[in-house]
Amino acid sequence: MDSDVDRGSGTGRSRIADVAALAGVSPATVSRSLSGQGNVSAQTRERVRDAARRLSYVPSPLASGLASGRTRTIGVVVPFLTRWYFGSVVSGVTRVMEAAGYDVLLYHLGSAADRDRFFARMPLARRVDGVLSLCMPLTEDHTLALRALDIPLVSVGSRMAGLPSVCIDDVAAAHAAVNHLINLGHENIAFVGGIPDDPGFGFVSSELRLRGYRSAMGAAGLAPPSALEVFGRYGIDGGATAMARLLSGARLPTAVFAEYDELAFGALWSLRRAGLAIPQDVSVVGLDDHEMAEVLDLTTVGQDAASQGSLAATMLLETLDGRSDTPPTDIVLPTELRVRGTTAPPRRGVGVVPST
Amino acid sequence: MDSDVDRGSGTGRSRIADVAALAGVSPATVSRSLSGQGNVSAQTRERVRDAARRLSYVPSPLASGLASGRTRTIGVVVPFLTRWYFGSVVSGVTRVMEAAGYDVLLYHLGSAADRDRFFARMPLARRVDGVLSLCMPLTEDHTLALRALDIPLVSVGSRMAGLPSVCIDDVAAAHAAVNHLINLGHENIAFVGGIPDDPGFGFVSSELRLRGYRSAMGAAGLAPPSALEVFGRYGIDGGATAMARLLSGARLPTAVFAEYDELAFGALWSLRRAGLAIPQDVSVVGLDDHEMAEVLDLTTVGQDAASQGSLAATMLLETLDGRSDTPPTDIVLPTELRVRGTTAPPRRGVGVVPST
DNA sequence: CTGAAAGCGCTTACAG
DNA sequence: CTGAAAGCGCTTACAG
Repeated sequence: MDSDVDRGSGTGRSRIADVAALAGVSPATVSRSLSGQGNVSAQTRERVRDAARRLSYVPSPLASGLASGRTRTIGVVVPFLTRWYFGSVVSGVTRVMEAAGYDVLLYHLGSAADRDRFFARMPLARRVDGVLSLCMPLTEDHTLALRALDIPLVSVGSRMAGLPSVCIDDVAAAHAAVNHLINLGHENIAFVGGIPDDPGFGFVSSELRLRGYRSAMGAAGLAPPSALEVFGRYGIDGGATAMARLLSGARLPTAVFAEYDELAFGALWSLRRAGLAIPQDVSVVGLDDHEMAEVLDLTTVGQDAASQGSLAATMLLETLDGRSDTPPTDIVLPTELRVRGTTAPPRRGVGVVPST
Repeated sequence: MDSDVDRGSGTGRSRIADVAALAGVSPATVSRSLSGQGNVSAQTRERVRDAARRLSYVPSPLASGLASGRTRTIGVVVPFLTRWYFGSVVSGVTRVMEAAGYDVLLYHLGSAADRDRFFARMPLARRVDGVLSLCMPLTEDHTLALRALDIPLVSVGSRMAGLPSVCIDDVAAAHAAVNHLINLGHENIAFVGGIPDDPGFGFVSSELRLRGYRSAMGAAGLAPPSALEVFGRYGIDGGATAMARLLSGARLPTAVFAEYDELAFGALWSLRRAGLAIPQDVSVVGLDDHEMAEVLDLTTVGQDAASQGSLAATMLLETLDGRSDTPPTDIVLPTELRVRGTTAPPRRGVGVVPST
């Protein structure tokens, strides 16, 4: 903290008039000196800054936002906070925003009910300069409402019509995962996906990854019976549940592609509980390269979530600062297959019979 | 979204005067009708609400905050976002705050530099009605600066002098973990802890858990050589690194207590890479009951992080709404040992010799 | 129950 | 380069 002034008198309790008085100038000059906007003689500025420091003056963000029309705050809307992807993205976002002196308002809408309440109240209106929407499953009405805010919007993790975005190519990532299995010689490949608790709260990326799975299978001439597409709730337990369903089926697949790593973790768990050997009995591949993937030796297709967050934040800032000469773009970040220990060629001969 | 009015004209673009005009009342009456404060005839109120709905009027949070002195916003300060504990706490916090109609400002200060910049700028001043500090490693000056804000403060995850808090008893939790190992017959028990990248950015809970380890060992007459206390960075990789150090030591412990689960995950990884069997060669116990703990079959001492968040949020709200008849308290949530597959009695006879 | 007025604490044309 | 003044959009005593 600062040296020896204003101890105990309270940070942020003095107003611009106090600083003006102490520095012997007008409030207008204080404002200009502190913001760096407008011409102020170097000498005056120093005097003002000194006074401000003495009084631990911090301009009221509310007042300056109201007067200037810029809040220097952005809103981030997320469906989850405890999933790896979202935590990492938000982490990347805050890092960039804090460095730029922006505050971030976090809206955590984990269900359709939360989301609808949010849109009814619209706490974003006149409160933020821009919005980052992380994979939020939005209806057309929601999107319209967001647009009606008339402030810059960036979508991360999924594309939204007419909006700049930063994401990965989900279809291609799924292809990479499934092709890896196909190249190893697998034919009987299952898909483990996440489904929402609420109808209408499903992620676009889930759809795309499912589509990628199907098309990779199709391209290899392996039309999967739909019994091989199983779903569980988002999160680790959902992967376990979905895998359990597969284990209770007539014929166990030799390989599994989980839409994202946390589902794969759950799947691994179910497989181990069932006494199956990985990858000998069943291969498993995920998507994310979650920090636990290496610990569990999971083969996966990696994406860089934190970079998605910081890139999206940077795009938003550029638009806000008006230094965006480039038109809104869609940035597609690369993904990369990381082969680890949970995938191997299928066993020759007879298929495995589930032990449960 | 709402029915059929104001499509396209933009949410939040109308001001209180517009609503007043449409309803044929004064702005003051609009304010009273919408806020529910002050006496307004039921009839008038309905008319105003109708007008507001038609115009999709949402009061400017900045203006009303400035005028009323209440921002209906709280600040949450966290050192990490991608660690299980913090994600879970923040999740609990947002759930409560959103239900109460409060917004949450997220400050993610992952390093001493971030933290110092934050305190220099003090973006919290006049911007929030209250603050939740999650385990932030704060110096006395920081604490004073926070106090100088003169708004309600709640600490979660660690106690701060004179502040209400909600946490667990870290010493007791560590005792439970270590005593479990001792009761199994272990004597040669190591401690795996996390250390900060920056000096002065270490967590209080880490200290307490280390203290708990030492006192449990001491109480059992097992004074551990300090070579058995090893540290790595926060996170999974840090646990792996710390465990590797143990593996390169002269004598391998028969059991390991990791200060929290993510470190334990890393430790498990190192052990497996070294070809050691768990729990036969080495037992491992963590602290948290992280959602991955079950997947990895990790014995651990569980805590409920989300509840810590929602409880702290509730405490803060009660203070803010002035309905706190109870003086500031320290809530201590229970922890519970969950015995799973990574702990067992030590092997009889000769100690294991590391294979690396 | 309702309105006119002052005020919250800034910023920014507008003059000079 | 600097200041006086208006205004941002609300809320809340104060009257009536």
